[in-house]
Amino acid sequence: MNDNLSSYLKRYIDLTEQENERFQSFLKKTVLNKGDFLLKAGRICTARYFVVKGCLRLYYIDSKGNEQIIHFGLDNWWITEYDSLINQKPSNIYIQAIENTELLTLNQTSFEKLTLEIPKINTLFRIIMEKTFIASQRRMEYMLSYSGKELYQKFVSQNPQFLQRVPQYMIASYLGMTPEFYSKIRSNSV
Amino acid sequence: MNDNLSSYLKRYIDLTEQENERFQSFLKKTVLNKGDFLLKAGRICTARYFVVKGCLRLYYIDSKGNEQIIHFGLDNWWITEYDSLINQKPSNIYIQAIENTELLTLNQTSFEKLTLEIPKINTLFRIIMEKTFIASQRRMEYMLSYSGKELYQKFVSQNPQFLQRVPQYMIASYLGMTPEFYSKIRSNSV
DNA sequence: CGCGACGTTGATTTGCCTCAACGATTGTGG
DNA sequence: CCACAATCGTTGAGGCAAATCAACGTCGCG
Repeated sequence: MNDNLSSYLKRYIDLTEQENERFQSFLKKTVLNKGDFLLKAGRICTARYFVVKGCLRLYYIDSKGNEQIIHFGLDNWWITEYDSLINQKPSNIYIQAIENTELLTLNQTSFEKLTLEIPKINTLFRIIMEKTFIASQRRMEYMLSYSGKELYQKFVSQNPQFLQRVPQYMIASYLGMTPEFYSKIRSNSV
Repeated sequence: MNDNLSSYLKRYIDLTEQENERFQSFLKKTVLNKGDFLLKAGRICTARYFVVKGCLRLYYIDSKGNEQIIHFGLDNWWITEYDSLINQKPSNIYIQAIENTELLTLNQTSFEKLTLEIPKINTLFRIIMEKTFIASQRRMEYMLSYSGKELYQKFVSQNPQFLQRVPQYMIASYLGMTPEFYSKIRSNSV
C-alpha cells in the first residue's frame, strides 16, 4: 500500500478501505535509474504509471531529428502515452527517467478488470483525463499567445521546482525553443 | 431519439434499448443560428454538447486581442469547455456557431444523475476524453514540428470538407498564423 | 447603392533559428 | 589521480520564416 497514492485517490473518489487495497493490489512497483526508458518509439504502451518519486520526460523525435518534450511526469502524477495505449498501436513517443524514479504500474489488462470490478475507477480515470486535457489545452494557448521570453517567465514563476531538477535544454524543448535562444533569454540579451 | 447519436454511442459502449432511451431523455435539443454563442468568456460552462448538424468554433482572445481558434465542432462531435465545466469557473473561451447548428445539450446535473444511474456512461465520457486528448496532443506535435506551409498542406489533405464550410481567416487562426500569411501560402508565393 | 466582411499583395520588420566557436562541469578509463 | 571525452551552457554573426502594416479588390447584403 502506498500512502501517496491513497491520499491522491481520496481527492477524486471515495473508495472503501477494501476497494483501495484491491486497487493497489493490481499495481506493480517499478524502479528506474536515471536514463532508463519506460517506453520507446515503435513499442506499444501497455500501462498507466503513477510516479511515486522522481521525474520523467515524455518526448518525440520530429521530422528534423529534434527531441521535442511534450510533458514532464513528477511525483504524484499519472503518466502514459494515450494514443499508443488506447489504440494499441506503436508509439512515436519516448518516456525516459531523468532522475532515479519509483513508479506504480497499472497495466491495461489489470485496468480493464479493475474497472469492471470497481466502476468508480472509471470516474477516477475520466477525471484524470479531464485534468490532463485541461493542462494540455492551456499549454497550447500559451504557446500560441506568448513570445519565448514570456513563456520563459511564466514557466519560471509557475514551476520554480523544475529549474533545480531539469537541465536547461529540456526546458527549452518543452517551451518550444532552441537551447541557444533559451540561454539568451536567461542572460537578458533578448 | 436521435439516430446519429444512437449510432455514435454504439461505437463506444453497449447500451440496452432502455438505457439508450433513458440517456437521450436527458438531452435537450438546441438550435443556434450562424453567429450565435453557446458560451462566452466570463460565463460558466454548464453542459456538454453533441453536434447533430452544423459547425461551431471554440476560441479565445489572447493578450494581444487576437482571436485564437483552438478547435472546431462538427457533425457527430461532442464539444464543451472542460476547464470551465469541470472546475466551475468563468470561461476564457467562446463557443460560437459558424453555421446554423443543431445540438443536443447534456447539462452537468443531468450528467451526474446519469452516471450514477448508468455507470457505463462514465466509460463513454472517459473514452471521448481520451480521444479528444489524443487529437489535441497530435495537434501540438504538428504545431511544434512543421512550418506554416506544411501545416497548411496537411490540414487541406486531412480536412478537405472544412475548406468549403469555414472562412479562410478561421483556418489561418486554427493553424496558428495570420490570414495574410495563409493567403500567401495558398497563392504559392511562399 | 454603399458599407462591412473577407481576401490579396507588397514592403518592411522581427523573433527566433542555425551554425560555429568556446568555457565549465562531470564522469570515466588508464 | 590525472587526462580526456562527453555533456551542457554561453555568446556572436548571419539568415530566414512569419508578423506587421498598409493599400487595395471583391463580394454579399441591409
